[in-house]
Amino acid sequence: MSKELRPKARVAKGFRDVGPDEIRGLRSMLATIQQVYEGYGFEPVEQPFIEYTDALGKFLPDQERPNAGVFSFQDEDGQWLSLRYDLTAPLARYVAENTQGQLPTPYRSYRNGWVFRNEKPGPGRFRQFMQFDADTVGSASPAADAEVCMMAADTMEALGIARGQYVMKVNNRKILDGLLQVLGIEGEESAGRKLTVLRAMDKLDKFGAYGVRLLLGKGRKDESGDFTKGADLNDVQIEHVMAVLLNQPYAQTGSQHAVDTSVLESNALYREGFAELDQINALVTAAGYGPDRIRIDPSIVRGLEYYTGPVFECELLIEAKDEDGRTVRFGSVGGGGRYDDLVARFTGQKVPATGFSIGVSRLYSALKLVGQAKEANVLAPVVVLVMDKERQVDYWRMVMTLRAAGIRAEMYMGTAGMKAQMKYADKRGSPLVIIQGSDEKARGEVQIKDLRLGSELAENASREEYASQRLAQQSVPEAELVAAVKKALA
RNA sequence: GCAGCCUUAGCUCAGUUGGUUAGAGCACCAGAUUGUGGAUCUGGGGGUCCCCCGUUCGAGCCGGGGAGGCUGUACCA
Repeated sequence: MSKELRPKARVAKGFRDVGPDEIRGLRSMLATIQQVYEGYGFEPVEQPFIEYTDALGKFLPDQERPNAGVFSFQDEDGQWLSLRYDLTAPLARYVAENTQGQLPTPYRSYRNGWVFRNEKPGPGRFRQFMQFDADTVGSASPAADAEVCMMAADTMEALGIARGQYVMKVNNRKILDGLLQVLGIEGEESAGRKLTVLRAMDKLDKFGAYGVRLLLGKGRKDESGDFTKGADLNDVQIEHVMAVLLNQPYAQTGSQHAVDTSVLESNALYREGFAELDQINALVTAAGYGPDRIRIDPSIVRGLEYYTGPVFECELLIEAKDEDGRTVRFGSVGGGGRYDDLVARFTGQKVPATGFSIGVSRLYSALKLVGQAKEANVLAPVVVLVMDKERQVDYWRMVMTLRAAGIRAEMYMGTAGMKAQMKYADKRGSPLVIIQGSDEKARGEVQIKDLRLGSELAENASREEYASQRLAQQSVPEAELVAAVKKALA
């Protein structure tokens, strides 16, 4: 093949390969989460990566951009299929498809898996990432919401995040919807403006109160000079929003315009939202979860599409330095909420549901940066060198003997000489190599070389010393191979 | 999507006012050591200077266009 026609070996943009250390660390992390969820009585389920596009919801492919946001393609019969972009929509489909008594009600489900989003990737943001979800489908009780919050808090602590280093923030979409009613932003014709207001509120932690005010009003120019159009609210409307957002008297918000809050209190949705939060708050407080773990926060907005009631967000409060020494704030590592209409999309029958989703990949990199990731250090295998190619069978047997004793072991599989085999073992991180050339064979012995000890000794020894003396290796009778290896590994 | 910055060896980067054969560190390979990895020394392989077009006797360097990356912002179920 000519050089021009050769494909370039490169991973696709927004995707990445994962190596052994991270895989082992992730497994350990997933096992911890799973243990918490099982303890709460949730049941696992596994679902496909691909669903019919219409089952996933709003992303019906249009002619111009069939892949906006989601990866989609057409099946042979012309049906549109998509890679799932979260685990909630597929679960709703699963429940809707199994309503005829197969599943207990309420149905308590947990699952983890890869999800895909066709978006611009960024640092720590990929187009394929893992989520770990837990949901209670079929219960409208605030206890289900409270339980999800408690479980999320327990999970953080089980993963080694100390109390005070994370917080579960809770809000209620009904409060926000009530606010929008009061502002007179209602109905289909105001849908766009509604989103603009909610998005602006969501940016409190990013831009601060002043930035949010700009976004609620005319708009805001960012540091690159790009202008973001605002919601174009008037001053009174802005004060109402800020009152809800900051949840404190106007005097402290720096406002010039005192506004009557009683209009908010008189809104039914607004009151209902707070009543639900009160119930959740009472439940978690009774269970001993204080505001250091679970806290009401009016700035939490979450996804704009399907949440209907309480919404949650789990935030890490830890700060850490990245590789370049810059301070990193992790922010949200999970979120969720109540989605009472999602199953009804399929069945027409309202099925209340609430759930929580952990961004596994993101949480893992956060844990890694703060040194809490358990990169379960599996010992690299013992390597048996092939000194004499005619005696492969003998080396093969040694390897099998070691494996039978529960020791990770392998025979060198290449064709290179001894020196290269040693290099191979070194690069592998092998603790020991087993050497049996003709000399040892004649004596019925094997050499066990301790690579870790050897590199220690080499620190303060000249090349001649360690090469000639071979301090890090011992010769033992072949029959004592297993015992000697075990001793050397201990 | 919009804006700013960036692109030279596998990696991190130097490269003068435009001037001969484009450099360093790390990594890699080999030898010093015919049966011993990691330190050290010696040697070696590696380049479409992102791509195309233009200016020029001459372009890594100047101009135009394009691609890719980074950062911010928008979107984020």
